[in-house]
Amino acid sequence: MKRPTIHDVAAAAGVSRGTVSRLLNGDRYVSPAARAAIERAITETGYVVNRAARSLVTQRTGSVAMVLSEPEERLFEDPNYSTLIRVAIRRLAERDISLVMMLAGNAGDRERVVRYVRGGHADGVLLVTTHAGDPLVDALAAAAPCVSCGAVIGRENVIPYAAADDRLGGRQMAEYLVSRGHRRIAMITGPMDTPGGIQRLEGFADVLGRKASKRLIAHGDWTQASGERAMAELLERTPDIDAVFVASDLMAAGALTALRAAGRRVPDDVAVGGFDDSSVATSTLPPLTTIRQPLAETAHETINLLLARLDGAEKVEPVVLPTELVIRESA
Amino acid sequence: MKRPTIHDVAAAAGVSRGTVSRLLNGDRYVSPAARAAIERAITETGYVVNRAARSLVTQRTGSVAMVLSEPEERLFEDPNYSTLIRVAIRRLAERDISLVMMLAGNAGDRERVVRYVRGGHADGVLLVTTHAGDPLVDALAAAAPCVSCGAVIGRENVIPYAAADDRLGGRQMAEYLVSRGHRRIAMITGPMDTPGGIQRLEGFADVLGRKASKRLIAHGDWTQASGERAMAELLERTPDIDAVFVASDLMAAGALTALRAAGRRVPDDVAVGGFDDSSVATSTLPPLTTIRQPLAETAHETINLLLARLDGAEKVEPVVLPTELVIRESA
DNA sequence: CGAACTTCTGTGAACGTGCACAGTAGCGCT
DNA sequence: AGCGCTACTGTGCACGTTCACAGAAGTTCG
Repeated sequence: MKRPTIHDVAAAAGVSRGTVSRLLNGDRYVSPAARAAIERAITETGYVVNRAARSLVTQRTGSVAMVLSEPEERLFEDPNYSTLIRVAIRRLAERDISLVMMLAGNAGDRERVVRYVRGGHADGVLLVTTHAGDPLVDALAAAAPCVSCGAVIGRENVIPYAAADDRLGGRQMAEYLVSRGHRRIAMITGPMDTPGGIQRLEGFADVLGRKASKRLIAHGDWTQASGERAMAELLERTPDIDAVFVASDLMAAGALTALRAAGRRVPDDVAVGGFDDSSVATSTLPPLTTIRQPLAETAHETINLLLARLDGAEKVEPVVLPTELVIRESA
Repeated sequence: MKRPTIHDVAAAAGVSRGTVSRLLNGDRYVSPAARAAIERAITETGYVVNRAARSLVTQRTGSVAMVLSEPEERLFEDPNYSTLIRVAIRRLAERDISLVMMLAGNAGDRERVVRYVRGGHADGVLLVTTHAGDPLVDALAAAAPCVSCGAVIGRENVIPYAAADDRLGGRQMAEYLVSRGHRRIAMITGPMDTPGGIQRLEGFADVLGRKASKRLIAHGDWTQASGERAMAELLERTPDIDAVFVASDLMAAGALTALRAAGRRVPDDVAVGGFDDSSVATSTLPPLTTIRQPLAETAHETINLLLARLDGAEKVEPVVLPTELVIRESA
């Protein structure tokens, strides 16, 4: 049983291809009579437009690629991805655009992604966790409209993005810890080639000034294990710290493990501040005082930017959303 | 600057379309000379095949839809999804098949998904967390090769699947708890319209027999909050329980919260067993004794089934993988 | 009454590919 | 020489749609 084509619909409705096509594409200039007949014919035949044929002539595919630059083993470790994926699928589905997932963690994958986009197989690109200096970015930006969830370092003016105000968040947590009377405040940052890594530290330094010395800073890679490692390192290096600001909740969970292993009580001996207000924040013991970043809104804004670019907007402005301190028990 | 077509490549290589096409599709019968010339022409022109044109004639799209039936707000709460998504993208990418994500949590979405697949926009379907009695299943199965990660209840013979041996896992945990001398063992199950919900309880009942009374069973919906609620309910109903088997780590994390709130020590007063051995299991306090299910392997096997069906295999057998007890500190 | 305009409709061409088919050249064998 | 076989190549058609264009029918207006 063959799939019905636009011809079949036209025949059933007693009109021509062209008229059906016009109706399908929301053209005006379709008489009410024709419209009714066609609509009936469509439901009767169960017609669905053939996207391949359509995109052959329109040069558009009706799909968008989500490019995940994280190395594979680390991919999705952070629950924050889920929100973005969910929102992206939903919002795009509303416009009948499908979301194609692509890995770009290694050389082969990157090559594939670039070929895919260059080949015109996606109308737009949604970048996720793209690292500074990644050559992929320019290649993709040259081939299709790109936006990013979170800034792409060094390409802030090339790739529009929506992001939380990481620097503000860093300040908020630092100010809170200071206001609680902590004197030796350490920080575990994210990777220093990501905006979250850099800017949360900047905010921290904004408040702490010279007190944010190198000895009080350790670096993680967003993973829980790296948080644990960095915490252990800090305790060894400067045992007298009384608070630590960890740049993500997941890493903070790791830090808690290290603190526990070292026999430090949280928050009595060492206060711990996280970042994200992700689901982890409430499942740790004690629950994390953290910086809430408006994940869903960020995702929505990112998609708005993407849709705007798909609709032909040449230049769209980045969107930066405020963060908020959430006080629980860890600090 | 127009995108190069197969014509351009053929012209540049001094052969005809047909020969280029044959090379592209791995046909034999391409002379070494032609092959070399074409390959050079391809890299020179930067040619990428136009999938739309190809699928117009082949009636294949080179893409597979991942259908997520979970209601949206609950989607991805369980970190287990990530593994499946990651493996699926990777394995499919190797075959140059792209993964399209589709939501099917509400009526409108389901409609869209069915139209999409009926319209021939995906060569196959990868079902995820499909609930018993979902009419979507039959509609999709009629339209394209379907497989599922985890059995689809009531359609085990229609939709091939790969899954962990949930019943075995249930038995393993129950046996362990019994062997540790616990007498009043409760269980928090998953939703009873999911295989994990049903079969983990079956395994539990296999071991406990008549001791698995209704009063010792509570139901959750896989969410952390539901685990907490169910635990509170159990404590109220039968305060003298000394162990509880929770059908997922995430729910177990919730249960721990409820136990802590009730002043019960884990594992001294009440032992807690989880299921999944997901990332949550190590971040709770105490770390969870749990049943490891081989998530990555399950995902791989699911993709194997899908690929087999895409290659034309009519009937493929389900794959059930063994689980394993992982002893940590909660029991 | 006819021109100009609006609203609607049908038609041919094009998009880029794969496939069936026809055909060629070379070679070995009878 | 003639035949059959293998290895390879080129060509026409079809896939299902959109788009530009031409044109019909009706309406308005000078």
